[in-house]
Amino acid sequence: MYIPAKVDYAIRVLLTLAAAPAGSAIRGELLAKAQGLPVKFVENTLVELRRQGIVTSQRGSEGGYRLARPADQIAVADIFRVLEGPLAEVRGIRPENTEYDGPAAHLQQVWVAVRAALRLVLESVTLADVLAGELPTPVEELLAMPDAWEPRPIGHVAPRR
Amino acid sequence: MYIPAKVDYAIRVLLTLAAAPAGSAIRGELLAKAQGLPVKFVENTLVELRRQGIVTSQRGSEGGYRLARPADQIAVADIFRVLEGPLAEVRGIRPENTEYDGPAAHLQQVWVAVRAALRLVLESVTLADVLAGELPTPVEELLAMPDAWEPRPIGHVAPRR
DNA sequence: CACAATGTCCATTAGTTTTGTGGAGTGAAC
DNA sequence: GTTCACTCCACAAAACTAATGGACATTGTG
Repeated sequence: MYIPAKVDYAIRVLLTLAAAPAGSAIRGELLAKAQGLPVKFVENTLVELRRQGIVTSQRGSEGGYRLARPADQIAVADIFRVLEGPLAEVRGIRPENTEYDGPAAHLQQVWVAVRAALRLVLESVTLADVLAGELPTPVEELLAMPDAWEPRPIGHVAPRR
Repeated sequence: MYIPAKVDYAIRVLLTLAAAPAGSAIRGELLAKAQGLPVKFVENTLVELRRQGIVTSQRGSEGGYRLARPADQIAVADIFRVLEGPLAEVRGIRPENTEYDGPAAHLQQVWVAVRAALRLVLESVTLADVLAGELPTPVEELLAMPDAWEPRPIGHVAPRR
């Protein structure tokens, strides 16, 4: 479950936009530098975000990027989907399209549950939530789980009752 | 959030082992063919699973593989961790080690929540659960969520109140 | 003890993805 | 018409994915 640089960078840039005075355009170079990111890489991603309707752009002096919608109307999942495609894929196949035989027959349920778990977090958290540092209650409950902030040891194999 | 072939294949092979009569060794070739998987690829993965203590092996005639522990003592998360490393990583960094400044300061919470959500599913579901098709209650609740089995449209951007 | 069956290990490979960089072109504003 | 900033296209090194192939080691049997 690897979250690529492209998505991480995009979210940080969009948060920077969300924190800017409403209606002001910000240059790509400034957005990248504000978060210490590679300028050209971020600019390429911004073009993608524009084509996907997440931001709008304006050329020339006074140009730059703006959020296409208010920050509380853009979920983290939206950014994942426009840049990476489906939230969960198994060998490039969406969970509901996987097929298994014999002892693995019910494996599909696990993948669908994984996707549902990702949706629970990523669809409910908006840019405005992250900016404010106040996540929706179900997500806060996940953060309150025992050891949520602790890594499992390398090669950890959970003990069971 | 891509689940690679290696993990998918490994789980299917381990489920095949879990379904076999207790104590019987099964050849790698047979395990692969039972699920229609590339034989050599699966055999390589089995060596990895052996080194990581998930299965045991026996050479020679009458040789093959066995689960190292009962199927209800092996969680899906265990297989992820030994083959893929940490459940969630951001640009190769574990969620608790990410650092963000300014408007992105609270982004770390989102990644920790994503990991917690994955743990909720993957650490609680064992091979025995999948074999029986009976998942733990919290996971079943995820599956009962509205549209859990429905894909979001391509480029879907969730509408919000 | 030879031999066949089976796991172990190492090397290689084609294709794709990731994470970038560089530069010419295009549109808008003053 | 010049400047500024976005846009588009090309390129590329490195890593990863999903395999394949073959030599070697070990075990059990005749």
